[in-house]
Amino acid sequence: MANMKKIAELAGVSLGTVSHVLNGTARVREPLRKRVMDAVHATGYQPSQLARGLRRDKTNILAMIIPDILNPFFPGVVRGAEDVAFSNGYRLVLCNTDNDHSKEVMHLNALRTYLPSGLIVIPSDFSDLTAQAESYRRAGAAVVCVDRLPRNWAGDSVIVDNTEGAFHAANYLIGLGHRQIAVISGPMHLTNSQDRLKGFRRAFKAAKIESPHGYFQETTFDRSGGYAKTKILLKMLPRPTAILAGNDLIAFGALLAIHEEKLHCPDDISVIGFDGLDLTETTSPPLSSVYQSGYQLGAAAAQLALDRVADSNSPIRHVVLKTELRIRESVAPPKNTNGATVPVKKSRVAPALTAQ
Amino acid sequence: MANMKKIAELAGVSLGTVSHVLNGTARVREPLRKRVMDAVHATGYQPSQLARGLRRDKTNILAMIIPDILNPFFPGVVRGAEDVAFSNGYRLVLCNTDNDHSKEVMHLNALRTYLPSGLIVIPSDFSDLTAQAESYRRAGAAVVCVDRLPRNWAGDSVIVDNTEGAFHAANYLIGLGHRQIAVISGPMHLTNSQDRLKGFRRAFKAAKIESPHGYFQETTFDRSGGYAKTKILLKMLPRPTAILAGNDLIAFGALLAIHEEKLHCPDDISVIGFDGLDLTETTSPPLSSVYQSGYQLGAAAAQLALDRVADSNSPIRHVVLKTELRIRESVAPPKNTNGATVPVKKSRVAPALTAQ
DNA sequence: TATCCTGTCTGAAACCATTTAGGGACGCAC
DNA sequence: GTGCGTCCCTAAATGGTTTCAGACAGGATA
Repeated sequence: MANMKKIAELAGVSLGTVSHVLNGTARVREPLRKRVMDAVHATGYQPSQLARGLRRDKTNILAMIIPDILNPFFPGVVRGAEDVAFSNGYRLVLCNTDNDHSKEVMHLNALRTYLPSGLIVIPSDFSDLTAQAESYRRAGAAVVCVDRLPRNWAGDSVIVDNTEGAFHAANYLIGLGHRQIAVISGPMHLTNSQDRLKGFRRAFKAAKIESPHGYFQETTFDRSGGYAKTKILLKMLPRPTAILAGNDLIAFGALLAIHEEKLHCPDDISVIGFDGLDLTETTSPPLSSVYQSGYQLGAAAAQLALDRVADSNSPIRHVVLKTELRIRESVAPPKNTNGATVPVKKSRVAPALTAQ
Repeated sequence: MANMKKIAELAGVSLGTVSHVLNGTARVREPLRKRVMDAVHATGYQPSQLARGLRRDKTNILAMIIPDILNPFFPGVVRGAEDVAFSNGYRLVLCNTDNDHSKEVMHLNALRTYLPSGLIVIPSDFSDLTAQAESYRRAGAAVVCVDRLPRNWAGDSVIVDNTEGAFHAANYLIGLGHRQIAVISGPMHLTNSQDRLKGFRRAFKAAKIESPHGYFQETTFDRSGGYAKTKILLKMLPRPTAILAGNDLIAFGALLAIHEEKLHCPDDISVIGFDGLDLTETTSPPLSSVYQSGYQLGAAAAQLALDRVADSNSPIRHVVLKTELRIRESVAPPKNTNGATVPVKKSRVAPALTAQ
């Protein structure tokens, strides 16, 4: 590989001038500039990112730490971040924590010596990111939190409006006539679960709905959790007429359990998920869900990180993206105890719209 | 951050000795070695990967280039590779090509100056990887191909036995009594599509089945392709009684089209996919598929890359993983023209087993 | 005409944190 | 005294960025 010295020789200029031309760090007259660029193109020279990073104390690397790329919500986030990173000349290093706090620490430590410019993190369970991030910030790296926030997070972040999205979903069910609405929440130590529950409860309160204690279930964000908790819910009396799931995977588990219990969704029970994964279109029945764009989440996070690299003193930003209630075939008005349908006054889409 | 110089001072040894202790590149007597290690632990020192890479002409980075992390088959591959990389002290840089050959070239060029030890590539359409990889190999990097091979590929690779897997799937349908079997293949310029088709045809030939020309359809590896081609197939006379899809996404499209045409799977038409994605369990009906482990594919690829880093002269390896036919509810014996079921002699699992 | 700027460039050097070749000190055996 | 290991140190090298003193041309100014 050609190095800068060779370019300097070829162009008949000094080493420093080549650097200045390449980085625009000083004025260089056109003829000289052109000679340098010609030499660069002729040799296909590319500056060593390693030497550059070593000297500048920072590389064009963004590190991304997520729970698990196998969770279908995260690929979108990664893709959004990668697109923004790449188009700005940055590369993305990907790490999976399996939601394990100690793995997160390991990754954080292992990445440090690569001197990434930024860190995009979807915190693990019980993440201690607030403390860890401090040492990165001291080293001049940007740290952005995505999707959920660790305790006491005071840095840049990108999330969706979970409360609002959850409120719309609950309100939609209420508008259809549902009064016996169960919630299968994700882990309550996660801020997104907390915010979603807040939205559900706000809607319940506005409609003066008081649910029996067992109507609230907490589980992990996966299908088996949704499956197990739904089995419990279906045994309760009165049986819920609708389930609000903490995310789509939980909802998939719910659909499975409902099917196994020889019940029918949406005739016997309605289900709404959260995330709006592509797969919601192919389930049986197609799942209604509060859509959030993982891609936008990741893209915004990468942009935030790059902005902070450019200006470390700008005020902290807290981006909140909108969600969108997508109604598919997994919801219907509840049947009353006689098996007849409760009359619905509002039109089908009205509840979501009026909830704005 | 502490650097080696500080460790050397703390331990009262020279710079070189610290390096030798850390890398085991020379004998160092125990008392000295201990003094060095004590200093390392006391300071939490971590060697700079940048300086190390600059000097050694190689970093502990594996670059992974895939078509698109949003395609649900690829996260497994990435995860497998990341796990193996991480546990060996390597980091994974992820790049998406969107199957665009020119994007692949861009990534290949951009990554070069990070001096990755290895490259794990799922080639894009019409990839020119064979030429590109050469310059990497000259620079001492390992290049491993996964899932599909570019033209004239002569390096390390990991794929599954597509032909065998496809053969089993086709044979299973034949065993159920199907004779009118359509194929919706992925792009025929991809080696995995070619190999799968080879397997289908081998089974047809063995059963002396000759399909009408229109029973073979080629499309892209996505749902919309499968949907469109299935619409065409369902209009043909005689209508196929079964569809072999090039992958699961195509099969999902097929299920959708079948549903839209008011036909029923598997009663009217059976469908088998390829890949065995998790989602095959949640479709309606659950999709039969030829399972292949993306995780194993990625893990094996990373291992191959690391092995080659360790020994660049070892013979080239070509790993071929097994597939597994997973039968779910999307297959049934064909109805004959009267609507009655064709009698099946073989037991339900026999065809797959005897095909071994 | 002499002087002073100003803008542009050179050349040299320091620096980043490591690896590694080469050499020297030392002890021991012959 | 010589030869030979063993152990450790010194110093060069990796490929850039950045600083600094100084050269040099050309225009403005006195």
